[in-house]
Amino acid sequence: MKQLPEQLTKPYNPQSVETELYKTWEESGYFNPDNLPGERTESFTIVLPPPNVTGTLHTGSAIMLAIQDSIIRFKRMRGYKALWIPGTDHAAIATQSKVEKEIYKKEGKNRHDLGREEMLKRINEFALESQNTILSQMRSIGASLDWSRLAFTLDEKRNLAVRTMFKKMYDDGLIYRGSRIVNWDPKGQTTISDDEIVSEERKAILYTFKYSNDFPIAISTTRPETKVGDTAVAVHPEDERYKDFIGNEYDLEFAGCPIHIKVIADTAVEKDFGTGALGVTPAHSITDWEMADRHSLPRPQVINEYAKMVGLKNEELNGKRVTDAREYIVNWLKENNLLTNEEEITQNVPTAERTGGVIEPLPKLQWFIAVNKSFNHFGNEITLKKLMAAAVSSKAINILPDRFEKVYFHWTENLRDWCISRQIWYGHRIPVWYKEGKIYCDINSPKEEGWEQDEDTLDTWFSSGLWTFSTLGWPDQTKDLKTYHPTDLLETGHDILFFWIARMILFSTYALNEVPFKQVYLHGLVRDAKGRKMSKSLDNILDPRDLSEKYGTDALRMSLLVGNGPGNDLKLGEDKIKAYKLFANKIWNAARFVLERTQDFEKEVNLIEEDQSVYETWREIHKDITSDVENYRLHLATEKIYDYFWKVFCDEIIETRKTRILDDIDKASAQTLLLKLLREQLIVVHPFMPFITEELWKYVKKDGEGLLMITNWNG
RNA sequence: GGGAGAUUAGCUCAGUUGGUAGAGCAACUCGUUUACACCGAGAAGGUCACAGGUUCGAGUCCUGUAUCUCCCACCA
Repeated sequence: MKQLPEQLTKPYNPQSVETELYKTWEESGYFNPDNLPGERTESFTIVLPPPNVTGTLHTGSAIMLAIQDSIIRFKRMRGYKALWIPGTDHAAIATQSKVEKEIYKKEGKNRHDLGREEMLKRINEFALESQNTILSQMRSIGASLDWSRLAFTLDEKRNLAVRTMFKKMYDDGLIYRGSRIVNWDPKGQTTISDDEIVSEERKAILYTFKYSNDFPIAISTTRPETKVGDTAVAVHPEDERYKDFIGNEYDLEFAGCPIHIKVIADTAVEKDFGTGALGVTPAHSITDWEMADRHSLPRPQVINEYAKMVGLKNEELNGKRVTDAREYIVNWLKENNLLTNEEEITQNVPTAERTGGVIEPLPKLQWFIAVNKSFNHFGNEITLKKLMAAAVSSKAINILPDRFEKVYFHWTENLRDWCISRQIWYGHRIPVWYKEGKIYCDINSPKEEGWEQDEDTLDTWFSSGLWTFSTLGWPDQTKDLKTYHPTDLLETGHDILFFWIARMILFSTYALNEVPFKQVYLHGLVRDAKGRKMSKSLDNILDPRDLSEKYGTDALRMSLLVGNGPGNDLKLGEDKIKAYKLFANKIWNAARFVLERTQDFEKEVNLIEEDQSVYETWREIHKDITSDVENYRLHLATEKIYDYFWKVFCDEIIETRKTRILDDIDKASAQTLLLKLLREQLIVVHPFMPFITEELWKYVKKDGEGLLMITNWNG
């Protein structure tokens, strides 16, 4: 046995070893599976959900890194070609608005002052500069990512993948351009998809009135200003009160604007709400748009992109903001004695997730992905929606916890065509060109002069949806793609099940005819010790960088893993992290002690019966732990490790062997046992607490053995 | 309106296929002779939300109820 080194005479100090150890790992080249030693036939791949390029590490990213790193390290030690691909996301709207705000603050200029080219240059500079922050923070958590394969959702390779996918879907008739009602965010000046909407509960006044004295039916609405765009009044077909009016048409004057109203019957109308009659505004309500489809109604637009009134006969109204127009019309109703009731109600107002702007539904010419359209998919007629559902119902993809499968099916069933065009500059530009009414879609721009490219960019989820295979080289048929796709595990928070996971399934099954991943593991959100969401306004945010500095990265990682089952939210208080700092301390001291008592150790001997039985018990637990990790039960594996190391190994085994070594009673067997157990436990603890275990491994490894990170995890 | 989850010790939570209720933290007692800016030993603490049911046996499976949380949805 080696002399006890200087380092081991002191308490464990994470700061002094972590940076150096990470450097050793990175320089070893083992993060790249191509460099791993030994015969490795099976691959195991995880793609990292790319964090926003301009972001910083938060507890959510820390939990994701801790889980994925533990699993990839385990697989690496189990003999797999273990690949974990890093990357960052350009996060279109989020990044652009962040840079816009900053420029406006500093220079008082908006994006139109700068122009598209200059603005993009500035955003790119900012993004790349910002990227290093998040990458180095990922390193500090110990993440064993293969940096040689680093990708960015907006780099050239990914752009080629995006253009290729767009062209393929366009040719298959799955991407189309259409004038339809979309969710318009007047604040962000762009369309957004259904999933980017969050409804906010707000108080509103429900007004009940008649358009004019010439009209027989009273209607109720919270948005009187939209009524100048009405083309029908809808009632329930079985509503006795209105039966006789169905089919009638009226020419009326409403707030100085001529309107033509047809009374229609539609089952979408709720008899018991308001007056049971609904003013139909096809251009500014999604429900009404669909009703207009069913009844062939005209759809005049009366609100524009800036949420102002347009196109009206009454010039006083034109140009007014919707809120002002509402006041104007309510006053007009009162003056003309048409308003019969005002009632305060709470309603869900749709707002844009990113900007908080109130969504204004508008008819616009946009690009869509047709999810309900049948097409020929490798010889079968199928729709994208069915393809998405089949990937999960066939068990080709398994979701953990499985209750999310139900949520997934429900979502795919109710999916509508996905609006993919965005009126912002930062993102993948739509590969479509126009000239004299003609449309040209291809991977590259047309050679002739005079073609103008579509101004819009693609929804950011279009590019992240290709992530599992665009990172592996697609559309080229690369060796990586053959070796590592489908990936094995997709681990992320359950909040992006629809946004991201569903879209990856869509693109991968569509283009490659294979699932993007076999297993989905959804972790919960991190909350504070009282169970509240972490937010700036509550000032209860725990910064993983501070925690890792204060308690050591290993302690932080353990606190994020123990007791954190899939799908459940995790309450994290500093006490918990502190407890695992003590655990790290315990490991350190136990190792010191074992090494001290075995300094005169020469070679392994056969264990006496008593020691052998202790060892066999450990092997049983070892087997359990292995199976827990293999089945993604990290919360159980880590707990067992903690419990065995502390309660069994330290409190019982070391305590009882201590005296035997001093008194020289079957000393060699006791020493052999302690060393064996210490070594094997370091191996098992390593995926979860990589730093302290790698550091200690230096003192217990045998001649010829390398880094702990590539040491074989048996059994 | 629809769906999902949670409810176990004072607090935070485990409990994998049904087989005598577990851990950490806190509180209590004792001890610390050199692995431990701390550690060890011991004791205490639970009608497993409630009510039914299935079973030889239920924290675990089924039905219902209550409370809390989350997601989805076009009652204007």
